[in-house]
Amino acid sequence: MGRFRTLPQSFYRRPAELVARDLLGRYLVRDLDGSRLVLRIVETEAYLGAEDRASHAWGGRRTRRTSALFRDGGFAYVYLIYGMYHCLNAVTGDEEDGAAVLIRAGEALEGAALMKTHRSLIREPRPGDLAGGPGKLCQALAIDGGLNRTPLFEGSLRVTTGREVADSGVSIGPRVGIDYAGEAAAWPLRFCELGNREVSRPRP
DNA sequence: CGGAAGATCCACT
DNA sequence: GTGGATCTTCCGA
Repeated sequence: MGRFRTLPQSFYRRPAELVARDLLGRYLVRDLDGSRLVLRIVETEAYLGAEDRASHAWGGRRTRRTSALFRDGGFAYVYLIYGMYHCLNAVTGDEEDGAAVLIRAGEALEGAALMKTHRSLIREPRPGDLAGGPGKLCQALAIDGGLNRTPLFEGSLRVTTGREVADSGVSIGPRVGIDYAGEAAAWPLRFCELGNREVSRPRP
């Protein structure tokens, strides 16, 4: 893994849709006590901020939960959903933008056995079981609210260069689970690696 | 202040 | 395909 370099904060200080596209194929590295977990990112979604009805920052909403969204790019926004699961975002752009990229799915490159333990899987995982969804991905990497507001360009959770995806291998479509968002529900802000078995449902 | 819905997942039918 | 788990936030009374 020595040839992979941690992406600098400047990587994130761009529009969310560019960062979302550019995160495909990058490696999400999680250092725990004595072990390292690595997921290759295969699915992301961009959330644009105040003008995006699907975003937690819609209309400039700012609560205790969403305050991390309004930092400058490069930090993690981790929130609890349905009272049960966590979702990992990379904040993008500049301070006050409220924009971010949701990391929705990855394929395990290192530490799959430990990820399986974190996921409490009984059976041998089928494609998509280990980290094929935002909640599963956080469980697999032991990500919870303790990592909210932490940097992704240094520290125990970070993103590195990886095996990137050519434009011909990218599928772009509407985001998942935001039917309530009016016109924004149709915006093409979900990015997947075409044909990858770890991409979550609905598969493009 | 109560109810509902949510960037989800799992077990069960 | 359906419903339950369980917490934050929003909205109407």
